[in-house]
Amino acid sequence: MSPSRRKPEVRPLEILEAAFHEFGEHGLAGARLDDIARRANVAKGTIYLYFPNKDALFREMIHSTIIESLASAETTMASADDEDTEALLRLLATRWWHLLRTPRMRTLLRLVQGELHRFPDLMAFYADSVTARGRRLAASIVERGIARGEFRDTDPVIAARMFQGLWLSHAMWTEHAALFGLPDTDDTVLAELLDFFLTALRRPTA
Amino acid sequence: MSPSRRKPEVRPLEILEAAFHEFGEHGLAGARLDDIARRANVAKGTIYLYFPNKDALFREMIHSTIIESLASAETTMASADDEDTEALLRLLATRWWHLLRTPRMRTLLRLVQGELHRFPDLMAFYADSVTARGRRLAASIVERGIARGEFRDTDPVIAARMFQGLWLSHAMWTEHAALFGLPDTDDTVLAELLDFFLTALRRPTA
DNA sequence: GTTGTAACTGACTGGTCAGTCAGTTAAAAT
DNA sequence: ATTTTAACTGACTGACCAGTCAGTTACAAC
Repeated sequence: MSPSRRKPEVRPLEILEAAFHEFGEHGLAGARLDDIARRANVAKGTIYLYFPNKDALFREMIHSTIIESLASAETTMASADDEDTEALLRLLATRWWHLLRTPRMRTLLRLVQGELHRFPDLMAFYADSVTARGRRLAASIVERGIARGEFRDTDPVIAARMFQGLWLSHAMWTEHAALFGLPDTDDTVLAELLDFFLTALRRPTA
Repeated sequence: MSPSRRKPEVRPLEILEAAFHEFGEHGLAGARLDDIARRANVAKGTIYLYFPNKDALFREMIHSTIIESLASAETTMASADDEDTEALLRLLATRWWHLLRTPRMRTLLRLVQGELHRFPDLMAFYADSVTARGRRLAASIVERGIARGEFRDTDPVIAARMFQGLWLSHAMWTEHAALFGLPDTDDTVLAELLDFFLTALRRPTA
């Protein structure tokens, strides 16, 4: 095929996008560069103009996907500074729920779990920029609720971790909802999560 | 090397054990049969006396690991039928916590997450025999607590799911405890989990 | 002992795939 | 128009590895 009229520097992005699909489907070792190339409408050699080898491509793909998901989280999470902290938490929780169940996020999570233990620096980057950041945000809201007397007096960071664990695990399960005994509609799951989490957080009925 | 004096039918087990290590470390596509053979002190050909191909070996390995973990769960969970349901739950939770953080369980969980989506029948088997079974057990305890008036009146199955999500996610995180901002000792994490979960479950202070 | 046989070996094969590079082409520079 | 540049191509290579099989060895049967 004749070289497609080159677009300036979108090439690497197209390749990364294709890499995301193939690595996401088959894992690092299972994915083939020929398939990535084909999906990106590019010859295999072109990949090597932008990435030194398969591992590096994988790394860059993960890295950029994390960056991207951070950006999308940032725009999604822009908080309406409501009066009611519970409402604020519900808002955050709902948006997080939808974000986590994005195909993109699902794939990222699977790769983080399944492949990232061989890339400790990437794991650290993920833990720091995604998990820790999210936890801080959640903790700050919990803290606000405590300060205003809406929530029970607990460690906000611990509560935030519980929140993440609950949301994360259930989001993973929704991919096989029937198998794992989840309700039919994902909104019901969210409602259950919120109900449970808020019960743990609210002050005992005085 | 001369053929090691053959033991009767432990061979497949040795091979499965070696397969567990290699697949656990490198994934299905990344693991090499030569390495599995070497680890099992066996020539590569021997593997093919017991398993038709790599995929089948992987399947069998997963299958037998699930079976094995069920057995170990069963012996571990044999419930002391305490008076106090909370104590019973604490006992179950503690044992579950230790079980989940076993290297063997960790690896199994990673493989389930990372590779099993291409083996739907195995995923179903896992979901059914491990997840669902555990959930039923937890739910039955919660139900007992509700019946005896110790716990708040909630759906026991939902509570059991929350329990699993909490324990599972935190167990995964403990593998990189520092990265994910967990306390230094895993026992502290367990205490936090129990504290949070039981707070959600106990009746509001009357 | 001798024979039978099933477990086991490991060199070999054929296919696959990461990575290379000499050549081609679109577009910018002059 | 012509030259220069750099993006791009895809056939090729060499390594690697799943799977094979002719031959070997430990043990059992007699």
